[in-house]
Formats: sequence, structure tokens, C-alpha cells
Amino acid sequence: MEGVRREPSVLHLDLDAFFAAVEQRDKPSLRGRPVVVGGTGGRGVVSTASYEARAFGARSAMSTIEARRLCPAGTAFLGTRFAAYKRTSEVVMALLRELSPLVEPVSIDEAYVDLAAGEHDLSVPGVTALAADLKARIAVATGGVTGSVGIGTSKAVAKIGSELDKPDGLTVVPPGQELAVLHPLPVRALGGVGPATAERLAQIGVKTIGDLHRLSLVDLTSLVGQAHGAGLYRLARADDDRPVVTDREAKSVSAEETFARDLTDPARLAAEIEALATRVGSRLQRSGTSGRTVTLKVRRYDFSTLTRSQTLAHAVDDPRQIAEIAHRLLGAVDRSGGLRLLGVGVSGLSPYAQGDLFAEPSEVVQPVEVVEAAEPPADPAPGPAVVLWYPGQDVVHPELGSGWVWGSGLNRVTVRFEGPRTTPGPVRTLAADDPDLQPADPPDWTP
DNA sequence: TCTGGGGTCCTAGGACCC
DNA sequence: TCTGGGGTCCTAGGACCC
Repeated sequence: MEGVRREPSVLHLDLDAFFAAVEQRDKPSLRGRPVVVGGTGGRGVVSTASYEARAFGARSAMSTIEARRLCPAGTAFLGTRFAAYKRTSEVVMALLRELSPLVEPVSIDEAYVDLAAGEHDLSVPGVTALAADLKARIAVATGGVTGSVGIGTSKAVAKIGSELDKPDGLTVVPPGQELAVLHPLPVRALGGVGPATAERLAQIGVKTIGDLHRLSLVDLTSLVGQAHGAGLYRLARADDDRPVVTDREAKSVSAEETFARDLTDPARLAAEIEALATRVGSRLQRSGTSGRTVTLKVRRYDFSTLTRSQTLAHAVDDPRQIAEIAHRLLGAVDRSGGLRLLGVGVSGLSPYAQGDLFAEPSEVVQPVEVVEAAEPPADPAPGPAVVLWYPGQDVVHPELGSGWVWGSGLNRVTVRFEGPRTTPGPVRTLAADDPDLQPADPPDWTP
């Protein structure tokens, strides 16, 4: 177990029944009553059920129809208000960043904090007091939303700790006690063990993490695959050295929609593709990325689901181009019987925006050759302007400080500005001809 | 009126290159 | 004449997470 910490310095926070808790905070009449948040249409599913609704059997991912059957009259069924949840989430994440610069949001209602990167007493009483104080501050700052905290020597142990005492829980797993805590729990408690893996394990009599511990690495990998098996083998031994990381670049962007009724009309299908491509393209453009692979997802009337994808020579972020590929891919799938869902996604993302001037750094460094040219051309060549920015180039901005170019396109340049030593600075997308943005060290290839 | 929407990671086969 | 591997890219599907 190299690399596993000796002190309980990984904290996991999970906000309790988060969407429902925000609704109950904002609508006092809902407090103490069953609340179900999610899709309210005929094909909707439950995102979050309040603890009062869980008492009647309502659960996340259940169809809303079924939740209606289970819950009594007087249960509130609400659509999602994502913006409100996002604002509340940001308040909580800001409190976590006061504890440590190393905060890893996992989702809107979950995060890890590396307490070793802050100034803290990492004894068991020390982190227990810290967690109690954090919970109190979250409740005050959010107007009553509670969270469950787990603290341990690794992410896996911290996460399991936060599950043990929900809601409004606090669990510190002391160093050395990891296996005693883990082994009685069902294998489903481990991240990465879902219904399929649990079923396979159950068939050979493996129910608890303790049972899993007795399996050899060879047996485990032959049962669930190389990577997954090796991962579970280590988790059963509380051998988990995954670091807490602040930011990860997105790898794909997608949008999908389940229709109220299955669609067959080609014009309607085409219009849906356009709408989805527009959502994906505008999100790509807002984040200053583009991608080379366009994927179409189709769910048929019988719930059978398939994907078709095409990888292009150039990265795209233009909704019209994305839609064009998606139309072609849809043309090659069987639509008879009707389609329940369509989805459009772009992956293979790079920070370079689309456009003919997108170029590898090696191509852009070419101005160096001009230095060696005996004479500059008499007339500047007509056509597009030179590439002003290349990835990795150091730049300065009077307000944003110094940074480096992360990606550049025809009209845009994405710059990562340097933050304090321990945290990466903000990423900003600017107009390529923004006069405030200057090379930090102008290359002098002009005579 | 069964079964959302946004993601990540892994596997496996075929193409292609060295 | 016969017989190779490894590595990477692409496509499709599946498991899993919140």
C-alpha cells in the first residue's frame, strides 16, 4: 500500500437530497413534506426524492409515474430549477475552498477536499472538529441545506464514510481502521460496482467487500476485466492513492432528448437534430473548444439504443457542420417503428477552435524561417492574416496578468492566466485581435 | 404512460503502419 | 516460404456515476 496516507486528510462531502433540499428551503410550505424533483412529463424520471418521499419508496432514477403511485396525496412533484441548485452549489464549493486549495467537485452536490493541502490539525479529533464546523457553516450559508461528510486516508474511504451516516452525517475513519469499516459492507458500496458487476460477484458467492478481499487478482480480472478487476482488488484492500485534482478538461459535450411521443416524421427528426446540434455547438464555442468526432445517439421505440459516429480531419464547433454530420449518420439507421430519443455529441476535444488557420505549434513556429530568408517578399502576400497566436506562447494582459495560449482559432484565442502557485489561473477566451493582449516576448523576425 | 440527461472509462475488433 | 508482433486510430457498445 505505497502511497496511502497515514493521516485522515481526504474529506468527501455529499449534500443530502440536494435538489429537494433547495426546494424545501425556497418554499417553506414544503418542509417536512415528501418532495420529488425531476421530470414531470409522462416519460420523466426522479432526480431527487426528499427523505420524507424516500420513506414511501421514492428513489432517484425511478420513473416519476412510479413515484406518484408510491407517494401519498400532498406529495409535491416539481420540475428541476438547475440555476438555483447551481448557485447553492457554488456557495458550498466556496466554503470548501476556504479549507484547502485542492477541491475536486465531482458533481453539483459532491466534492473531495485534500486537507493536507491546507493548514490543519490532521489528528482524528482535529478533523472531526473541522468537519463539524464545516457542516454548521454550510447550513448557515445555504439557508438550511445539510451535507454528509466522510474523512479518511483515501478517496474511497472518505466516500464510503460519507455514506455511512446519512443524512447530516459525520464519519471519520481512523487510520488503520479502514478494513474493519469496509469489509462488512456490500460490494455495491464500492465506487465502480454497479448492478452488472454485483450480479457477477454474487454468482460466485461474493457479497461483501470482505468476500472480495479473499478473491485472487487472477480470478477477479477474469471475472470483470483487466482494469476493473485490478481496481477492485486494490479497493478491497483500501489501497487507493488517487489524488484530489482541482480541474479536469472536458472530453466530450453532448445533448439528447427523449420525446413525449416516439417520432417518425423526417421533418420533425431533422428539426430535433438541428436543435441538439445548436445546443452542443454553442456550448463548445462558449468553452473555446471544438472536437473531431461527431456522434449520433438513437433510442428506438423498443428502447434499443445505438450510436453512430464519424471522425473528421478537422475539429468542429459550428452547429451547422455538426448537424450536417448528424443528419448523414441518422440517414443510415433504421427509423421504422419510431424513435424515442435522439442525441448529438462531439468528442475528441481540443482547445483549438475550428478554422483553416488552426495549426500545430510546429507549423506556426515557421516565422523563424523568415529570419533566415535573405529578403522579405516585396509585397505582402494577400489572403488571411498571419496566425497571431500559437499554443504555448507566453502572453500578457494589462488586467488579467500573464498567461499562455491554450488554443487559438480564426477569431479567438484562449488563454490560461497564471494563478497563485498552487492553483491554475482562470481560462479566458478573447478576440484574436484584442489590442490588450500582447506577446510577453515579441519574436523579432522582422529586420 | 416503465425506464432522463450529462458525463467517464474500458473493451474489442479491424485497419494500417512499422 | 512462412509467419510475426506492437502501436495507434477508429468505431461500437457497455458499465458506471450523479
